[in-house]
Amino acid sequence: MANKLTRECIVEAADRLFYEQGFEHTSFAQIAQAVGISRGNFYYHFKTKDDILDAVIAYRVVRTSSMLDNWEVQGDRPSDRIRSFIGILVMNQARIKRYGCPVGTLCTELAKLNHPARENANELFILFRVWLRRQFELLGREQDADALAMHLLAFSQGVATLANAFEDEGFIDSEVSSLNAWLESVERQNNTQPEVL
Amino acid sequence: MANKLTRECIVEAADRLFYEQGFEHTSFAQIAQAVGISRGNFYYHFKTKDDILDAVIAYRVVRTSSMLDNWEVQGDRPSDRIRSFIGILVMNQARIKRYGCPVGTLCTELAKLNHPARENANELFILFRVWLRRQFELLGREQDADALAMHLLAFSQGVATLANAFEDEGFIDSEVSSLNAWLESVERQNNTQPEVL
DNA sequence: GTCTATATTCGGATAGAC
DNA sequence: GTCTATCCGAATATAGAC
Repeated sequence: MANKLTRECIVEAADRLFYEQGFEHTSFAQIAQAVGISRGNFYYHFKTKDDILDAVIAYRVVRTSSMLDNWEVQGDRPSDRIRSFIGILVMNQARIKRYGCPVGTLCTELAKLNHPARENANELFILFRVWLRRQFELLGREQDADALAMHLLAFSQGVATLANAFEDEGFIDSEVSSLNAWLESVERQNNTQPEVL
Repeated sequence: MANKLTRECIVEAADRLFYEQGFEHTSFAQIAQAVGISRGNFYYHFKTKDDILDAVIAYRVVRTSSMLDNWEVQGDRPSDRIRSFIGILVMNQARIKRYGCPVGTLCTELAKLNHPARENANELFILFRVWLRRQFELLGREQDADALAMHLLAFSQGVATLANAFEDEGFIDSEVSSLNAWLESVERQNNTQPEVL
């Protein structure tokens, strides 16, 4: 029905604008204009701005989950799947350069605002954390799988933050090479002594 | 003179509030209340909100520069100085957990806002980058000093972002250990093959 | 230099016609 | 389900007295 379509359009437009401009900096007028509806119509679909944020986060959770599921199906070995994760830095490098990481920047903003939806947004981080942890477990690193997952997540975040600040795509490429080398060393050193960093 | 003192109080209060709440989310009323002056008085010292932002950034540049100078004087070996940098993650872990990295979160916000002061804020990152690069050069890594500096900077950023999102101080401790081990491996592998990650 | 109004703009939210 | 018109509060900024 048309109802569902409009609602979906609002969520998609808000998703994009929240990413590009930040949540607080994005106004209803901008979202309405992007969708091509009036501001008044807005409140038929969402009561408050926070409701739209909740919908956007839920939307991202669904999309992220399905992306992770796809990686799970497509990658035979856990190391291939982890490489899929690392690959999004390269695939999205132009957008990361301009707007940073969608997950990291949203969580950072909501933390500053002390916003009630903060915990919901963190769920996005947790999706990656749990997924990566399982891959490292399958790789034979049961003891430190969570630490490795957080390590990889942290480094990806930092690369996105600096690529955004310095507007440097080449930096992403070189750090991804470094990350892939690190992953190989984790595989190699499996069941021997833990690698450095 | 009292003039200078009031202005300085405004800058210090704004510095703190911008860090804790973000630039856009912080209002004049809050700053005025923190300083203990009226909103009207405000405009005697600063014409616009952007002027305060400029002043805050300039203030941070001065403080950061002097901090880096101190590390330079206090640390005999370049590795000791780099350890001073890594140490701020531990020293400020409570604040990082609550508010993230002051430099990273400001640059991220101004990038989203596409704010003219963005380049000024990036200067803070550049201060660290250039300083770290010199330390790695002194460590004998002339070839990849800048890459190592960016690598360390990126990882620190990521640790701060995740510590903030997950509100986990213990994570900072464990990643700092990892960072120090990495630094030792950089020293060890000096003039041999480059280390992994 | 600091204050108390006050002007102005903007964004979130509501009411009610169609 | 979508629109126009409007209210309301908040925040930047100004004017002018003290």
